[in-house]
Amino acid sequence: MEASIDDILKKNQLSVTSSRKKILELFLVNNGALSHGDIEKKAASKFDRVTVYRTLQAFLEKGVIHNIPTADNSIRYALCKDDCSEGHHHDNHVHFICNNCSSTICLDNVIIPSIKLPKGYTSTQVEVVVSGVCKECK
Amino acid sequence: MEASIDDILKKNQLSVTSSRKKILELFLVNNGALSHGDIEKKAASKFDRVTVYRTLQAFLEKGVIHNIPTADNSIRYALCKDDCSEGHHHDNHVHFICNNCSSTICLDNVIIPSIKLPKGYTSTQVEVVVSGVCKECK
DNA sequence: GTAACTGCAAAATATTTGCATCCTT
DNA sequence: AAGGATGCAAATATTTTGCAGTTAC
Repeated sequence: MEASIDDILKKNQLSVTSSRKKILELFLVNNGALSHGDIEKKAASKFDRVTVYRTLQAFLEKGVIHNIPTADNSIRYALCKDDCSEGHHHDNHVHFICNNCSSTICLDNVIIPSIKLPKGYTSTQVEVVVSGVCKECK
Repeated sequence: MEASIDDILKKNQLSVTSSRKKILELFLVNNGALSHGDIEKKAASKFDRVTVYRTLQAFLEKGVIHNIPTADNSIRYALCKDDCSEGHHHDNHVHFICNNCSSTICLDNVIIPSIKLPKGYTSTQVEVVVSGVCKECK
């Protein structure tokens, strides 16, 4: 595990620092989406608030994480799959938000059906956010 | 038009005040989604910043507007259709964000196909955000 | 007249930037 | 050693809250 964290960072041309390792680890362990606030809570006073901002920013730019649209105002980030790289993301994501435990999960193997748009519209990306109850809370 | 604005407010048990009328009018005129910032700009110094917050809050609660998930961090609001009322919204919305003019449009007559979720997940709501090029910008 | 809405001031939060120092390569 | 990353301080921006005055019903 330790090794793979370093690998992910290196593969994305990010220098391996302890904050980046810790934050990346949080994403791997939680296997879901985290908001800025979640990270601050879970990493509890280990880093400066600013470092979290900058680290998330760097991860976003390098395509290590992507952000998830949510209906409430929270901004959440989740790990990208391997075939995401800088400026070249999955076009289709399904995200699931549990109304009970409010965890956000990426369902990468759910197929997004194509959406029939009105005449004149062209789609380049479809984001789907499903809310409901996850299998843990059922 | 004037009359219908008043009607919408009354129908939703909101007292008719000039700020509410103005802000509601902005939504009707723009026929799309607005962010808090958009409203401040368009209403240019007509109201207090705080009034905009509180008005949007009231509209949200009464179901006059709903908010739209966006991948970037902006929070956008759009008018609800008639059959949205307090605590009782459309379950399915398709929202379209134009990558060119960045306007956000509600496509209420586009059908959302059902999403096949993994075992154990139950869905209560599906939000779809399509980005691409709208018919104006084509 | 009463309850609700507004504006102003101020507090609480959240985000960004500059700079000196420290760590990675 | 050089460039990038971090932490601290401070500047901005955003959102919330309290309260007195005003407006809608």
